[in-house]
Amino acid sequence: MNLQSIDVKELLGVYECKMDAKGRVSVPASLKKQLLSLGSHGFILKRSVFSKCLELHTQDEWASVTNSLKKLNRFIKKNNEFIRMFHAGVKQVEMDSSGRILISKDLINFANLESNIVFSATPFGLEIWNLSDYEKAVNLEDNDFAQLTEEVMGEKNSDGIS
Amino acid sequence: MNLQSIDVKELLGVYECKMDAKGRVSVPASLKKQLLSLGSHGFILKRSVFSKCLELHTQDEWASVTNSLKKLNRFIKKNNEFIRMFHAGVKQVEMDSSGRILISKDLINFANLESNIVFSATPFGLEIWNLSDYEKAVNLEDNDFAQLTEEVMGEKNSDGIS
DNA sequence: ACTTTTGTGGGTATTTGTGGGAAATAGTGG
DNA sequence: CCACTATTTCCCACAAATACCCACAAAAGT
Repeated sequence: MNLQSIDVKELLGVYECKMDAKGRVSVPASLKKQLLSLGSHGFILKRSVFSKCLELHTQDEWASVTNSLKKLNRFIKKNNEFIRMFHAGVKQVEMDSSGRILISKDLINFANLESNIVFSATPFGLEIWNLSDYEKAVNLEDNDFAQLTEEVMGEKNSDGIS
Repeated sequence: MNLQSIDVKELLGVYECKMDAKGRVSVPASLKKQLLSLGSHGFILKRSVFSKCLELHTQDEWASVTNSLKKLNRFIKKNNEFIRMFHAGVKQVEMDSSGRILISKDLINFANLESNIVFSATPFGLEIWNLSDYEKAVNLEDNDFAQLTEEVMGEKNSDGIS
């Protein structure tokens, strides 16, 4: 499987990999190629808002988010709170010479990361999880996925999809 | 992670760091580089309007704020009061030779700063928080982010955007 | 089976963070 | 006005964290 030439619009795939004692995570080759084809060596790593996991964004992606946020009126309290929460734990990261990213202590702590971690690419972005937390989060016994699917994708909510 | 060459238009990143007994805070290296690339060694430190935290502004930034304030009609009482309150606790600060800024007692007191503090850079500016207050401020359990997002980014408030 | 790519670990030089002491300045009381 | 004390500023030194480098193991491709 040679992905060198594949050009992607969106990241795809779930990958297990390891974080070393220094907090370095080597991005799986397939993901790395996808990321690089998205054009950027520098990334934004941040806390996820709703889960104890991290999100990785390309700089372009982030720049476009920032652009719309800048239009908000900063003299409104709620806008301030929103912006602050949205930016919780934001860090700029780059891949090192061997294609690893360094995750800072506070983010490791936030997402409860240990040696075994998971990269999960979705249309919403790339998430980084502790392996066992990820397993729990997608475990059918703990979550009624069928019901969730109905609630999210079912008829009466079809207009709720953005 | 080498940020030496990164040129930023606005500050980005959230960093934990320490304040020593003298009230000195060493600006995290990544932020320091961003600040210097914005061209300025001297800054404006002030109380935040909406939260118990401080704001750090570059001189350019502050000049543009001052500019818009000057457009207010000074013969309206409320404008006078606003301007006075807005300037409460404004201080000029500079980085010392080892890249630290000194925070005055009254500002430490206002923002309830202790040993562990947080720099939070957003498109709205750079905030300085007591670590535990920051965590409360961005904690989902205390804040309904979904509702907040709707209020801030949702249709009906789109006219609140400047 | 051999070559190439990918993943992992660790050592070292450099940068960064932190603390504390001396010098300078400001504040206070006689 | 002067001596004395307290505070702030400046400077240096050490400790800790990080970036950079290289080397090898493991896996994948040929």
